[in-house]
Amino acid sequence: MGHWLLKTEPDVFSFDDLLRAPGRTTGWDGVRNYQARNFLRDGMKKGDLVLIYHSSADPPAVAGVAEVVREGYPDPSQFDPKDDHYDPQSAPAAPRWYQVDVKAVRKLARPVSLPEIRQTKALAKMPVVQRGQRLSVQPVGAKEFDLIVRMGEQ
DNA sequence: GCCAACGTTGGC
DNA sequence: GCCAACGTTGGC
Repeated sequence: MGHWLLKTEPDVFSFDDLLRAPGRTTGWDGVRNYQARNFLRDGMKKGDLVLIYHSSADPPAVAGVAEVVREGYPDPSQFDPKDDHYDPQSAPAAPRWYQVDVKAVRKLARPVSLPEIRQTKALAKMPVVQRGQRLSVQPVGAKEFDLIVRMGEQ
C-alpha cells in the first residue's frame, strides 16, 4: 500500500472541509504541476493512505488522514473557463491534468507541525521539510507515515 | 538548446 | 511583506 502527502491551504480547503464534504470525499482538483500530476495519475492507488497537510498555516501542519477512493481521472476544472484552474491548452481528448478522489479517514487528535517534523530525526528526510520543496503531492515512507500518525494521536 | 525573465509556492 | 527556490515561457 502506498502512502502520500497532499498539501492544501486550509483557508481554501481544510481537513475540516473534507470531513464536512458529502461522503467525507472530494476530488483533489487544481494541481498544475507535472511531477505532482504524474503521482496523481500513475502513482496513487485505491486504498492508499494520505496525510493531509495544511500549508501557509500557522504553523504548517499535518491535520488528518485520508484514503484514496478513486484513482486518477481527468480533472474537470481544466475544461471550465470560469474556473481558476482552467487550462485552455488542455484538450478533452488528451487531458493534461488529473485528480484522485480522497475520503477523510480521521482527524488527528492534534496537528503535527512542520517544526515538530523538522525536529524529529526519523522524519528529517521527508521532502516536506526540505528547503524550497513546493511539490503539492509527495510520496511518504510507511514508517514516516506511521510515526506522524502516532505523534498526532498522542 | 540555452538562459534570462517572470510567476508561483510557501516558510518565515 | 519578504524572499529563496523552483518551474515555465519565450527570444534568440
